[in-house]
Amino acid sequence: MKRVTLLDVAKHAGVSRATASLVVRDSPLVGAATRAKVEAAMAELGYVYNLGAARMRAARSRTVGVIIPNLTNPFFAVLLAGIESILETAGLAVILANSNENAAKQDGFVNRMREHGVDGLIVCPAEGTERRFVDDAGKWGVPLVQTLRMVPETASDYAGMDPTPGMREAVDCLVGFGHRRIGYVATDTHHSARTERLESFHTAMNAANLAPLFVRPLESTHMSARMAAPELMSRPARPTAIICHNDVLGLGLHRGLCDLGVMPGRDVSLVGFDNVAEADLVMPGLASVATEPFVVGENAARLLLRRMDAPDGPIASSIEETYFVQRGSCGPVRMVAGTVPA
Amino acid sequence: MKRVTLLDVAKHAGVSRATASLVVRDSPLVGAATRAKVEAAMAELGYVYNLGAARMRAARSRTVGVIIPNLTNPFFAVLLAGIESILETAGLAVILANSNENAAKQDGFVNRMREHGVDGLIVCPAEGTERRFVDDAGKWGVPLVQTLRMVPETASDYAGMDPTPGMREAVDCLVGFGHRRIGYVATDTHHSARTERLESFHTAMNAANLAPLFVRPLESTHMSARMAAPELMSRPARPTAIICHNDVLGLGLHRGLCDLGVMPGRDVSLVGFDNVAEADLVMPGLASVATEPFVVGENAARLLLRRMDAPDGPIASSIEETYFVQRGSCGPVRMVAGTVPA
DNA sequence: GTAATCAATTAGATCGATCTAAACGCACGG
DNA sequence: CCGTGCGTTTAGATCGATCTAATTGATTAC
Repeated sequence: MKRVTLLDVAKHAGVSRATASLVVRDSPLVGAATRAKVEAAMAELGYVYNLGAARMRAARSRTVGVIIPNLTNPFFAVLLAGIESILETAGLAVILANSNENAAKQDGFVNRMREHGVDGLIVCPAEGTERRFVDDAGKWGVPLVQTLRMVPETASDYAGMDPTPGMREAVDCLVGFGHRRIGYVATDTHHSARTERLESFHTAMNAANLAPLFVRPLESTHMSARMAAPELMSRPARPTAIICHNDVLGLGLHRGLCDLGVMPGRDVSLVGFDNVAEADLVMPGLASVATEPFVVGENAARLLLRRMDAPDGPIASSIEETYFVQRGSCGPVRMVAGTVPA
Repeated sequence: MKRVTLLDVAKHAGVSRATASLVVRDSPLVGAATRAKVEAAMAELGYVYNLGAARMRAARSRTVGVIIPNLTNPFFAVLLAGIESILETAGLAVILANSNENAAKQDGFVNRMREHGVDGLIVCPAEGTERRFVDDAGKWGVPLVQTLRMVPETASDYAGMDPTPGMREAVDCLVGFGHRRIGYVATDTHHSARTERLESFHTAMNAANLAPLFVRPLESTHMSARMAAPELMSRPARPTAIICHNDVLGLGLHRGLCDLGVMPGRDVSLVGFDNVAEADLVMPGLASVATEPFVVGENAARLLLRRMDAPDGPIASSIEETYFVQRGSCGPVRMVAGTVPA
């Protein structure tokens, strides 16, 4: 009951080990007749290719490491699905790790992946990832693609998105509805995606000759946003519209406002970010800036494939556009002075 | 600029290759002084363990294959997160594959994983997976754990959930509210989870001396459920309550009812399944049977670890309890005869 | 003082593939 | 008839770890 090896196959087919090896790699060197013989033998013996042994001589493992900061966030799950779909068709296996926004853990994963001899790495860097992280990958010669977030002052391939157009459309829509007092809810984790979206907010507001009413960081959970609703609505300068860094916050706040009897779209306008499926399910629908994480994942995988092909090619990046999806949560401003019902 | 090998480390530390090998595996055989010397050498040279080479002699790869039917469904994403969290702490890498409910693709993945020499396999079988799939794994000697779904007439370790108690509580709650005409919305994919939940529904209804009003299969998307609302509410025998196979359907239907002006909890009672985070965000909240996919994932991983430890141990399974979470979408029956507004 | 016990270390074979470089069979031209 | 070239095939070394079985040196037993 031993494992079937290439040598067994070769013997059974009456050829040498080397020839059998050429067959499994479908080299053009082998003759059609021999190829058929060997393939028959493989089928008959139930041969299974041993990638571990192969990887030892050849320097490829047909394996790619993927590190995600938070799997339970559907946004990242979809990103992962996009990555997986492309790598799968390229015949590469995905080794997955969940950093949980922990940079130290992330370092550990990279080491583990180096031990596994991955051919490349796709990383959405955890909060607080240092420059060294990216530099090291370069030093080690592991192709690296960053996605959705980019460690500051680093140079690597990058697949991300540009929040600017979507944010611009969102602000324009609000301004068109007469809103002037517009607040922003950010995450409390600091990474390039946070900065990017916040900056695009400032830019869009500037363009409309408005100053942000406030920027409020919150833990990125439904609950924290829901709980923050009373505080946001009882500020001395009450916002007439709020834009949120993502739909987790947007949906949480949506519910928090409803709890207060403040109706999104009528009493206050609300915009989320990412356009998750659930944004269309709440009543009224949550307007949101669409970001297509699946496509971004696909782009990241494609960038990696290109890099693996040409390790010394020029650094590339792919930036997906965003666009605003208007729904019931945005409406004309209504001048209702006063406070929130207790 | 060559790779640093164990031999390099050994030379640098003034010991033999074998001793260095013992150090990396922290064998109790090496003396403290030598261990320190070798570890210093490893750090100095930047040594990276080569798992591929190790796996060739030893018969372990520190790698586990995980096959999920649909990554974009947050329910499975959370399951995956649970699996990953346990395997990660056990020092095992996860090789991920997304079968997309395609049994043929799933076969391909298993082959690829065998080539990678995985130490074990956790699979949530795609719709239409055959008995052979499980039998083969046994024949090949690959430890296999099925999770959430179980291929009929197969024997393997299994981590799942028991819908019965949650379903019983849900039906009891509805009956307590006076409901008699209770319908069920199922998925249109056929697998054990579908059957299990549907059967638990029948059982609970039986226990309450009721017959199901209908069982309606729907594609498991928000949109299909949303679109089906008019049809469900315009049946000759109009349901006063509906239970859904999962929250994707539950939330979609919730919105579909709202679209019709039919208020969940007042005009018709609605129960979902899985208790996803969003169930608490819609208004009124979607009552749901909680199923804790993260825990099920953890259980699956633990079962696999146990199996890898004792390949010939008795077959085990772990069944997580479910429980009903009541929210605004369930309320007392109101005898409003008549049809639905167009 | 020699044998037995024990912990620590090591040489050399080995896992299953790929690589290099050589060899083979055969056709063709000189 | 021999050398050349081409398309196939192959022997043997090699990748980097682990395994087995043997060796070393120190300690203890008698």
